[in-house]
Amino acid sequence: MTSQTNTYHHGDLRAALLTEAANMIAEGGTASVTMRAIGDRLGVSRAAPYRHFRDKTALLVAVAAAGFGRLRDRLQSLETNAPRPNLDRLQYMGEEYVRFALENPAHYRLMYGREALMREDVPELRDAAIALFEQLVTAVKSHQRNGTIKRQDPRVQAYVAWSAVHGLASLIIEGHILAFDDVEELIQQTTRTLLDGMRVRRRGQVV
Amino acid sequence: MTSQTNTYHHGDLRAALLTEAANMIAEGGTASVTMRAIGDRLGVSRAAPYRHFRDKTALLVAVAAAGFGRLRDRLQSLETNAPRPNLDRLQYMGEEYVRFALENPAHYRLMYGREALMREDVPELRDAAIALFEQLVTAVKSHQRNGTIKRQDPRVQAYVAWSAVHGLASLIIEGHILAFDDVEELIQQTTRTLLDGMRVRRRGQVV
DNA sequence: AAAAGATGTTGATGTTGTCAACATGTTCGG
DNA sequence: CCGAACATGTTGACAACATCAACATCTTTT
Repeated sequence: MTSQTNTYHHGDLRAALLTEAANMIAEGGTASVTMRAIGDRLGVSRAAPYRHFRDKTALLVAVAAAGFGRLRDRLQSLETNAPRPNLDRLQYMGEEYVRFALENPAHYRLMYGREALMREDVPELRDAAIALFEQLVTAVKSHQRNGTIKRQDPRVQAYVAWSAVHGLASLIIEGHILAFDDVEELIQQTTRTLLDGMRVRRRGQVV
Repeated sequence: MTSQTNTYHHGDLRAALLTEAANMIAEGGTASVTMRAIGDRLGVSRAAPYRHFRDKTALLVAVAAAGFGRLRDRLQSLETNAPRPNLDRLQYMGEEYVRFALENPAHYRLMYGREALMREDVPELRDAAIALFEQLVTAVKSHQRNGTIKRQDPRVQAYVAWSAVHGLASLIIEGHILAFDDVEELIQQTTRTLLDGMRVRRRGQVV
């Protein structure tokens, strides 16, 4: 019973901190996460988390990184299950990306709100974001092989696509998109416009 | 001399607070702005700002709103001076938008980092952002009249364009774009791809 | 079983935003 | 021209917060 019923003092405080912090973020935003509050909710003192994370920032970084992981898994399962024809895979990925953000606004904000999370000594976040990006690059290359999009530097195209979906998600979450009950339509317009721009033109001009 | 040499106690503390806060943000990020620090820099006590702003958030909201104003002015002067043919105006606007963000990263972050600025009672920020958006809508309509882009709901197209440039700016600022010394190329690729997606196809398919 | 290490607690400290009470400069009605 | 009303700024105090040091307790190792 080294790792199973490890009812040491608390059980597995580290894991509990991660999930509870995520819960609090979803309920009351990142600002509602204080060492005292999270300690109370877990029946633990305010200083207990310091045995598992260097400081509060390190805890939030870990939560944000886990968010990137969850997003990546979700997009991955999309690839695996392939509920749509291969041709539109990239567009469907983009749509799903935005949906994830809208379902977890506070968490998504934390993932990209780097200011409070600036910590070069904790590469966890950066690594998780890179993993997500590499997944996107793979999808772009796949489309290039299909001949559906231009054959440019796949990383550049991936950055462009990432920019579009991240920008849309961010604008919606921050409340800048007004007077649109049909957000779904906006999502599709964005991903379609993006893909149209990346698509191979019928008359030359491969750029 | 009611509003000119108004050397009351400080002069014009309200304006001084706005510019000094912006300076501090540029120098050390928004986190470096504390009531005590800004008071010290202006030779004023820590509570003095409360005579001009309800609280710290209100001050930051005003600074953020001013940022939207500056950005709008910058894009506006671009329209006025028209250094490029009419056809590419929208693309040039997009490029300039991203450049502004890269030149003022901390300020740009504050403008869109709504979480700390959630204040429904201060519509200043929202209004400033809307003014910027309306400017973009105008440019889109102009392009539609030229026949260079599809005739869809101009607001939808404006949102799509805004998403692309905001997303790119955000990703670069937050350090997610790696291994690209030539950021300028990425900016142009993004805006071009976007416009290509919005452009009228030569062979039917107006969607 | 004793030592060593891991994990959690409590008290204290420095920083912060904010408020209340007070002080001072400005304007304006008489 | 004087004092009331107001605008503006200061100081002291307070609560919340992140964090640390000293201590306590539980687990593992030898």
